[in-house]
Amino acid sequence: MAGATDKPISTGFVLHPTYRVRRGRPVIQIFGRLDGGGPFLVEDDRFRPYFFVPARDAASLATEPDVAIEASPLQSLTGDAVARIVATLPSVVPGLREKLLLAGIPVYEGDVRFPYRYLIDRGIRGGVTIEGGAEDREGALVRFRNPTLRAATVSPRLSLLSIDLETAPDASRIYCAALVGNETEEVHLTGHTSVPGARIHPDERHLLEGLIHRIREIDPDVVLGWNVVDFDLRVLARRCRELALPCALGRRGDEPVFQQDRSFTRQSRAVIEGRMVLDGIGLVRDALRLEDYRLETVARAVLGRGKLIDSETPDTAAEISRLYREDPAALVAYNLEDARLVLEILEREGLVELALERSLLCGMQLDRVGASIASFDLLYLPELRKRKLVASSVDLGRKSAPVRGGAVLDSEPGLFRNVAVFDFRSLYPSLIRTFNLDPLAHARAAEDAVVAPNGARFSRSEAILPEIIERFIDRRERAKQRGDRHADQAIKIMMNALFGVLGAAACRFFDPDIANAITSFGQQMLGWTREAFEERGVQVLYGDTDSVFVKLSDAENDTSPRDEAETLREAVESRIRDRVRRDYAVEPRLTLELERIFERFFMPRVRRGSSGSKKRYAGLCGGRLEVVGLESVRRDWPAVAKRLQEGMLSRLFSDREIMPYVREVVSSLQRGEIDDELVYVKRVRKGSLDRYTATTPPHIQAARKLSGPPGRVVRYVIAETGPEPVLLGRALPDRIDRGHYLERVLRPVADAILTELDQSFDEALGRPRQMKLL
DNA sequence: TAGCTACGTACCCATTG
DNA sequence: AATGGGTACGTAG
Repeated sequence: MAGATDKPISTGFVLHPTYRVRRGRPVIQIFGRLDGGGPFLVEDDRFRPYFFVPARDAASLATEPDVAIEASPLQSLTGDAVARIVATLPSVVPGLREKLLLAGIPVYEGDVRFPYRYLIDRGIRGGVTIEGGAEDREGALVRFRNPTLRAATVSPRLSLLSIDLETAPDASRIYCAALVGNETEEVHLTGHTSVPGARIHPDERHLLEGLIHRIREIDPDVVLGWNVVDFDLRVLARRCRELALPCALGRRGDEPVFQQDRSFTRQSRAVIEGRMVLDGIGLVRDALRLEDYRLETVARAVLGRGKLIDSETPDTAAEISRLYREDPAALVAYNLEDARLVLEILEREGLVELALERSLLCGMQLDRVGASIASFDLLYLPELRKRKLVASSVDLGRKSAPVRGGAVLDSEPGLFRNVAVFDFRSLYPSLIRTFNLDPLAHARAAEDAVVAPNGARFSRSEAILPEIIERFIDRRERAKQRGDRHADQAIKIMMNALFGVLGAAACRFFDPDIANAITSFGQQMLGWTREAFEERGVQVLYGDTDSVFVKLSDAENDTSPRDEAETLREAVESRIRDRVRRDYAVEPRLTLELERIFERFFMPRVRRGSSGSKKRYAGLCGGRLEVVGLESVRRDWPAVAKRLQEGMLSRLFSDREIMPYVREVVSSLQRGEIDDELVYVKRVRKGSLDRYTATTPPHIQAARKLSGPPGRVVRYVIAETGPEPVLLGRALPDRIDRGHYLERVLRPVADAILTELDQSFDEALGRPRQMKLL
């Protein structure tokens, strides 16, 4: 359609949707980055917050001062006509909602956040076209007033800037700051003598001014760092405040706003207007499993190199101060390297790209792509609206039947050769597609409905979620074809999240009947799969949620294990598809995959008993040792358990003798040669020590012996005096209780394996097999 | 402002004999 | 001293 002007249509990516109240009126602000251009800001003062109530109840709002009542052609899922309630300001909505709730009047979509409401109404997720309206510039920022926004497909190129500060040990003073981005590497340092590679500022005040000026000049879309929210940005903001300087980091000169660490979620965010702040720690923590998430550890694991200050240095903070006084050039190099490491780690792992893909898929801003519930709204509400429907608000107080999870099959304990693992590809999304498991379909179930094993009924014709999943599957296929692993991964995460939120009470579409329909179908499919293998005379050793482990034939014969498994896979898959068609008269969208074959496999028994364990096993796959759930993959067991277990398993799987190895580990433990492998690392999950009132677990006992406040994790050893805290870089307590480690760590790990060989840990200790006497 | 359930293990701590 | 329930943690999926 021809616009009023012949201005070109701009395309861009939404970075930060927000709003302001200006002269008593809300103004939507959408910050973003133009395709092939600079930053933009869309301002729209025509939009108002709104929600719906049943049309018959609208009159009860007639006397409210801050609302207008409008007729609406829309309906609730249960078929009630609704009226649209438009509020003057976002801040009046929560009060209204409460009031209506107390009066027993249902409120629809009354908890959609205002800026996201604006995007949802336009179906925008990440990409936008901007058309019409007035356009001007504010520095580098292109500003559009009251344009028309539409959804678009974009592939944004964002500018990144990694920030790192070095400070006095108590963070009371900033010594220097490094900025590393796509086009710059610089360090700002306070001092009087020139230092190669650094920009010198006479004092901290000038440093801060210079730094903030440079950040605004570089004008990054995304600010990165390591613990950048809780350390660097907070320190920067605090020092600015103390020196009475504006910490004008925002795209329009605003100061950063910190969203307080919530007691339980412990996720803090920094909001810099118009930009996104992404903390490297959080991104890496979601993607990689590591011992801990210090920059040093992660850099070593990902890049193979560490920080410039020796990781053995006992007091890094003091060392930084020493360098500042005695060797500023070294401090500058260290500072720069830290900022580089963050950027390189994220680049190597593609974590910013992954966040970007997720943002483009679900429409959430970059620092909230993990917010599955809000993402669901962005996907689902526009589809509902197309069908002239509105959704309910979240009702946290509603009664809720328990939601069942996946089925876990009893396992067959022992040692095996040639074990094949089959699993359903994206089981829950496949079930949703196959059986139309969806809130709208649930609301519209009629005579011919699909009836789930839990009794829930679903329409065969009306549904939204299966369509959304279909779109995702298509996109994923295309992503795979072009080798885009970020998009592939992002779509996989998103599809699983779609199921996850249906089982979450905080989601407006949560319904235990729907969640249980999905899991009960899952349980049924796992049962059918087991039966299908057994019908063919194949032994099923174990299964969990979407997978089954089966015993292939031992004997060397004409068919390779892989061919045997592939034949089985086809037969079982088609058996299940037939059953689905026959019993439910729907087209099955289920795919069974051969996930892997273990040439050797170990399924342990439960600790005190003979039945097989669940969620714990080990095997050899393509010559690689794989350990699942056992002690050696648990971070709360000391490293010696990992050494012993992996050593034993690799010997077991290569038919070497085990007992001499166990003896070797026992004696090196007794000789004190591996004391550093005896440290337990456990989280203080409750956040504070005084919340442990019912019991005092060992890590809390250790933490209470510390002088200072404990961190999020406690490191400790069991000494003769009980659990003793261990500090990084400090010597271990001398009187370690080696008996504890023999009996409580080595013995259970060793016996789990030795039992299968009719041996016992006592033999390794040189004691008789039965030691009932004592 | 917020995804979920299922499972195994160790340890604490009160109760029991 | 043995036991059994409850707490705590981390993991599989």
